[in-house]
Amino acid sequence: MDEQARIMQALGGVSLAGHSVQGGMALPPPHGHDGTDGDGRKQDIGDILHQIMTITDQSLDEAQAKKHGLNCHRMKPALFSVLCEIKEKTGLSIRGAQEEDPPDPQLMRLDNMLLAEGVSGPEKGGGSAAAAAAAAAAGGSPADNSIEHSDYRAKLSQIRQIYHTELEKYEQACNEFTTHVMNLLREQSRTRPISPKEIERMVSIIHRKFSSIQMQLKQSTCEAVMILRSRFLDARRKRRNFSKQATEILNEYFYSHLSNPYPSEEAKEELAKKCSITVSQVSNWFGNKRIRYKKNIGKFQEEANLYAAKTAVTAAHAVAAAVQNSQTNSPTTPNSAVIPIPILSFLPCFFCSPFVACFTSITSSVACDARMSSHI
DNA sequence: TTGAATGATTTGTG
DNA sequence: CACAAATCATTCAA
Repeated sequence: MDEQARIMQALGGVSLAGHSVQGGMALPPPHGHDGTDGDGRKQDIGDILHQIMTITDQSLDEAQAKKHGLNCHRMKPALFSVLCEIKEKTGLSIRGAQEEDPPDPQLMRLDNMLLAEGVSGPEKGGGSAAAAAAAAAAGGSPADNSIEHSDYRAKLSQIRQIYHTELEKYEQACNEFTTHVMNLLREQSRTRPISPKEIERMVSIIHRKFSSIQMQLKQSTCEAVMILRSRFLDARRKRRNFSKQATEILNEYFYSHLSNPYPSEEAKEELAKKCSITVSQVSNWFGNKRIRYKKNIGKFQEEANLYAAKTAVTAAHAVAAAVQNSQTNSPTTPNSAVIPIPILSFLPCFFCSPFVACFTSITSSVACDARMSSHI
């Protein structure tokens, strides 16, 4: 009886005095009691809420004093251990729910791409390998390549710089925030039960939040690189005239092999190397040149003579050098004249072949005849 | 702005 | 597959 009353009092805070208990059967409490209890609780909650709401109005000293008072309360250790126990029981379920998730495949993809593009990895001297390959395939003169290449590289390094600055900023902010939260939790752990594991959990939550921000950064960096690359590739698609030197080399070959202007695969490779263009560009050039030459030989007459003369001069120089050489070796040999090499001394079989019949313009026929006769 | 020049692409053929 | 021929697309000088 006494025990029950004590418990009831402790729970409800209401005295049982005046209640009659008969034959072990408790009579239902009068209606008025319920209402009185409810009002009391509401009053208590209201008080607590009021205290919470006005807590910010308190001065720091006042709050510190209250905290100190709480810490020094004689019941504090006992209450603290009870709270720890309760927390331990409820904490398990929370901990069970929190699992280490595997690395995000999307994040891995982004990381890989940034690494491949040379954004996240170590600084590469020549920019990304992709850029170098694209530049190599772009054709044109080496100077043009280097201009495009350096442009791409400059833009990429800009992106790289922004990426790293932002990443560092986020990391710093994350660390600062984590430290701040950890300190706060450690401080609070003196007045309320916070296990180190919970702090760890909180840290990992913060890290997850920040890594999601980092992912956004990585994503936008990837987008920027993609845009840059697409622009670069578009620029590559634009036609660029070959350099004067390259055209010179190709024309020299063409006119000195006018009888059979079909360079072998090896010759094409050689020319491509000399001109800093691709083999297929060499093929294109010869394809275009052959058809355009055949269509209008008259128009190319001047050019043909020019390159033939050039070839002749080169050959003459070679001969002169040889002669000079032989003279050095045998000074008694008389100084022979430079052997004259007739212009267009080759047989232009290619445009005299059957298919040239399709181009029976008088001009070309005359030109062909003239050439043939000059050869004869 | 225009037209020639020119590199690239497409289509057809042997 | 290499090539011819036609055509497209871009560059460049006047």
